Amino acid sequence: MGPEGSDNWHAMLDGAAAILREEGHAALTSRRVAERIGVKQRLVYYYFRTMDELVVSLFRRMAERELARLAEAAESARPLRAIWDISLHSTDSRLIAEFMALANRIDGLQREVIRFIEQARTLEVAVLDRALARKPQAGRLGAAGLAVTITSLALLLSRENQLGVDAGHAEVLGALAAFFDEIEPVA
Amino acid sequence: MGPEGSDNWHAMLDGAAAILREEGHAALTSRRVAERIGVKQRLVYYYFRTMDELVVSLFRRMAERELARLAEAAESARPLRAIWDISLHSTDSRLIAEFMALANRIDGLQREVIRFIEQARTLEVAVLDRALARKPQAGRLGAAGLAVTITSLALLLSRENQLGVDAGHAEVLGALAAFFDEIEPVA
DNA sequence: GTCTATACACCGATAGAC
DNA sequence: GTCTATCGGTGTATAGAC
Repeated sequence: MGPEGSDNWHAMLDGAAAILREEGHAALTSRRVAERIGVKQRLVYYYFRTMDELVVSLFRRMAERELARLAEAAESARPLRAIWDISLHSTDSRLIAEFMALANRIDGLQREVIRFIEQARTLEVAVLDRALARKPQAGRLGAAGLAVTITSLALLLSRENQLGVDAGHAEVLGALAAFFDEIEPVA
Repeated sequence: MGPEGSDNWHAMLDGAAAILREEGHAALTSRRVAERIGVKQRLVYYYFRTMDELVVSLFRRMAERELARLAEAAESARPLRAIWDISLHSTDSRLIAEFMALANRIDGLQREVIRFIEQARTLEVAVLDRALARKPQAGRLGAAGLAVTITSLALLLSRENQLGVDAGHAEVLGALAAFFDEIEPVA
């Protein structure tokens, strides 16, 4: 329908993201999106066939941006630290929670989520492989296992951090800093 | 209002849990809950003041059951493995996703979630402390950090497993098995 | 405790004018 | 491309009878 990538298209996704973050997806309606960006409700259906489609488009746009950020981080001087920082800080964990819940019932979204996880994982494994080749570790985990572990820690730490829980966090952050110092020396 | 713990009260929470699991919280309405257990909509508001309150009650009941299971596991012959099994299998990750999203906008639920995380964490740290006292580890992490890491892995593995993603999972499971063998020998 | 009936608001989606 | 207007449906929550 409406031109993907146009100003209104982006504005609608921006509005939708803000609503999702601030009020949750029960409030993500065509009327609210329209009101938020100053157009009439009908126009939302000119740019998106259904509200589900809008949600999928929003996730896809976010995923593309996140993957671009990760790819850039992978080329930086200290890729592991850069990827860790992105994983820990870039995406609001409120939004992640909303998308995970929505993925349970929107098929197209579930496919996009799977795609994103796999692409991010592949990228992280590649970075870890290169790092391990330079500085072999005595640990039990290889690149794939480390990628899973680091991702899972980033998700849990940011979610709990937002909730106000921090038991054990300092210890984990300390261990990760030590690990990064070993495998990716600053000097 | 209605008697907490009565048959209808439990039946309503059972129905709500099933709806949440199968269709997501957009479908969690008083009408559907009533229909599912064969009563009229009005009755739901006899047992719960609002739908938000029903959701909070549902989470609290689940959390209490889960904590009881964890406490029992902590007293078993191999508490670490028992807790790991529970963390990985007991709660449907669809439900977790729904509750996390709902916690973003229901204050009472957010408080219950925080309470649950802290209690579970405390219990796990106690178990890990005892295990580490018997079999000190050379690793970087103490009991608190290990509890965070193990919890985060259980959450991510079960969620991705449900999505159909398994990159790196086998490696993590292998490393955990080795860790359990060391710190909590079978023989 | 359980019901019928209902007030009132909001939703997704579409018809069709300009 | 953007609008007015509207249909049909569903939601929360309450009034009040039995």
